[in-house]
Amino acid sequence: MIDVKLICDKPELIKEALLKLNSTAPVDEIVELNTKRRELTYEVERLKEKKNSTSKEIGKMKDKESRDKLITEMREVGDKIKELDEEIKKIEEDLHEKLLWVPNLPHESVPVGKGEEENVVVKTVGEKRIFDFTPLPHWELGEKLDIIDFERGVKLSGTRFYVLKKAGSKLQRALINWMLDLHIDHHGYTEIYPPYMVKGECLTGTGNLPKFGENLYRDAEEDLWFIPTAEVPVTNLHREEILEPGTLPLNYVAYTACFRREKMSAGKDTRGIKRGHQFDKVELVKVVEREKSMEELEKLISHAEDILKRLNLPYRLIKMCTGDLSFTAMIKYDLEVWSPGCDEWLEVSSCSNFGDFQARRANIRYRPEAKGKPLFAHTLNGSALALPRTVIAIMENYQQPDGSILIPEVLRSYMGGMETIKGGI
RNA sequence: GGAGAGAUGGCUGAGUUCGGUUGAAAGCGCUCGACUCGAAAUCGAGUAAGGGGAGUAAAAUCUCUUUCGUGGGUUCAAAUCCCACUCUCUCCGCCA
Repeated sequence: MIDVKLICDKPELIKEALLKLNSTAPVDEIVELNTKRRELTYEVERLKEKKNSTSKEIGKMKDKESRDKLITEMREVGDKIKELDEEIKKIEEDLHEKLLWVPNLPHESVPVGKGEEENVVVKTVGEKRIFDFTPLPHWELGEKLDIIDFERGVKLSGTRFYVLKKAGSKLQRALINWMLDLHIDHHGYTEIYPPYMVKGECLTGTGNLPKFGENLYRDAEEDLWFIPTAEVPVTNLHREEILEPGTLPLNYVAYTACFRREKMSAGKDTRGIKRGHQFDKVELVKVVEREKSMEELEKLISHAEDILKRLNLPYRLIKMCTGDLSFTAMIKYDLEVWSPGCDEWLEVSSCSNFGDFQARRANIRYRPEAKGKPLFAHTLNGSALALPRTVIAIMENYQQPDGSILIPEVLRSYMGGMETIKGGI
């Protein structure tokens, strides 16, 4: 959510920015509603002031006649207040609803562009491996080695589900533990194990609702939703809180399963384990002071990159242009790992600075100094990394001519010393 | 799931019988001052928060409003009365 005051102060500037985002948010209506809101608030507060002070006087009065007269008078004032309060409430709800649909404004450094094609490749790190045989896609490797079972996944749960087994599941488990340990021990993050189901207000807080409800799974009877990413519960840890001086920055790392309907990507990436309805992810979340968020973003990206570097996988860093920016992000970078079997770059991480967009929705504030006025914090997050795609990258990049897969050195101790994944293990 | 108890400021905890002088006793904590070479102890003063508006370069400051779990109701007036809900605790049942 962006600041109403900002919208009302500089509506033209906002409109211009929204144009770059291909957004049609109703700026004029918002300005109008807010003006009305302020007028009515002023009016009703004058009336309340009168009623409050008069009521106190009534309590002290002895003369019945003038007392009754005032009571009658205040009864009318009370009715008027009720009427105005209702009107204000309606306006506020309307205004709030409209604001929830306004996307975040892009940071000044974000390149202007219409869509994906205009994203900027910031850098490419590592060399693509030269194969002296044709590298296989992970779905073929996985079936040959009997470490991914697609058929039975579909039998259990339908399309976009699969079963990992043997060294396949062990590899994923090793990655999770290794990544968590790395972030905790070397990057200074605090581990969180959050609920996988949250209330709707959490999703509104992070910006997944109301706009992206169709991409989420939910309980049929209660207001409980499956998380599409750990970002949701972890960012919401501090919803409705005012953080005391000295608490920030907060650096969290969380491993969770993630659940997505993939309605917006229907028909896309149906092969392999690239895009499932359920997948695992290790996620980094930061809550920081507002002046610090851009430098924290750099750190965040470097922490995600560190995983790829240590796994020795070729990757590239992409800066998203305005047309490809997500609804909530002020600035966003993707990390893409090279996958020789699929023959494409796979997005394994998305690192965003949300500015105070989420903090406003979730009401996450901090006190810059003792007794100071609370300010909205800045929130950031990035995957580090998404598991299935990292598994894909390892399988495809480390495959051998005989179809076996070499295990990256950093993971071996997490796999009981295993060095190669061969059939039958 | 059944029965009962509870939810008040940074914390502990009164107030709810009989609605007004209670934005809230008392204590703890914290801040400032006195005493002291300094500290402790003691004494004195101050100390809830959110939002809006005025003001300022920014503060200071002034002012209105809301808040005693949440939402509604009664009333001129609600921490206090009524209704619904949420959460916490205890006991029973069930369970990984």
